[in-house]
Amino acid sequence: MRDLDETDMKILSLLAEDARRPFSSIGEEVDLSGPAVSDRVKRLEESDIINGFTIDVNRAQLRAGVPVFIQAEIGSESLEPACKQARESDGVEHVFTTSEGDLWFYARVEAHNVRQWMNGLFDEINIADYTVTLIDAMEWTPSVDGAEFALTCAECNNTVDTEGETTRIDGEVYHFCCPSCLARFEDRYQRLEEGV
Amino acid sequence: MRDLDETDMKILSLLAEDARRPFSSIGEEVDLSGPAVSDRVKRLEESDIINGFTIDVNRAQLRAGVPVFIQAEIGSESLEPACKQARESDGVEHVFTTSEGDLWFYARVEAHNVRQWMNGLFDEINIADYTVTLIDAMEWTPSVDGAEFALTCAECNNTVDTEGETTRIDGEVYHFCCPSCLARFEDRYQRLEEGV
DNA sequence: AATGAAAGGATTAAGCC
DNA sequence: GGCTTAATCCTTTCATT
Repeated sequence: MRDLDETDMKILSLLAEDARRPFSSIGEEVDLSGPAVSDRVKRLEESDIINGFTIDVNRAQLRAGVPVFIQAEIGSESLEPACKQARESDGVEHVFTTSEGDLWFYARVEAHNVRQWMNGLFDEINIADYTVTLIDAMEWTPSVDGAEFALTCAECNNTVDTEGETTRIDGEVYHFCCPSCLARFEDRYQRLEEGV
Repeated sequence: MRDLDETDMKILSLLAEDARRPFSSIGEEVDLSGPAVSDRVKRLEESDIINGFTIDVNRAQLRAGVPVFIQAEIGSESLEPACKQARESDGVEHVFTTSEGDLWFYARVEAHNVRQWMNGLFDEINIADYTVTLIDAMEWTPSVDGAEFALTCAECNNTVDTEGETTRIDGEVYHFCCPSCLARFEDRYQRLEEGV
């Protein structure tokens, strides 16, 4: 795959500002034709760089329960399923996994009893302990600073440039800076699979 | 202003799933014509319920520094400016204010020294203490559960229905369940202004 | 990646309840 | 006020170079 160039960054920024902006109008800003922008956007979607087009909803004006931030300690074998469950649950908006293997998330709870809600949420998952913090305000900044964007190698974290490689493994897209990193990653991945 | 009805909720959900979906196609799902959907979306934008159309970018694949979650204790008089500063800073993506007056945020730090980065970020603001947690993965679910949506009164937090009022004060849109709440809010607001 | 033709969507205006 | 339909204009898509 091609590296993300300046033009791609600019397109990402413009779409982040207004996702419904016509491709032809974006094209005028980046000196490209409408179809050319369309092609690039399609590529960005296929590379899983654009996850999707969405709206920024002012949730503060909408009743959606009590906003809470939950920090849960979870056994490492349950982290993955717990994460999935949180993600798919209504009201959960942001899910973080810390490097220590804890699961943190922001949610809006309609139940009157958070403990009850948590029990229902993580039905068959064992949670050692968790803390609940009430949130007063929450803001999300979709703004995209073009300069901060570049692809990173899934193996070594270096910047991926024109020489890079892209592969899809189990439906997920990964980028690599060089064939060695790709090979190493595939190796690790396979061993992981076999281990399971 | 009209209450947000079931149809508006459905439109919000559909746009959250795909903000570029044609209005006419949305119209088919909610049994409305294209122009009618367009009108409703325009109203949702004018009421500041839709902040904007944007993209969900897979930041994990883009180099944007080390993902961290920072929990900072801040004196109550500095909370507002600190919040603003965080929000406007590059790399800061989610900002939470806890009910205890702490400032929490998720950011991607490019600097090699987080402490240095923090000092630069909050230049003239006094921060009592903060903790930094490394984040492995972060996911955001823009999905909107229609059922959980309703306007809330800015004064009493009750649901705003058809009888509600909407006003713009200093460029911000506020919704109220009744004229009394509007009056009370305006009163409080004015006293606040005069106090400053 | 540009072009041009064809298909499809957005917006406007007129009219209805 | 909010809806629909029809006309117009604009945008996207696709085939071609």
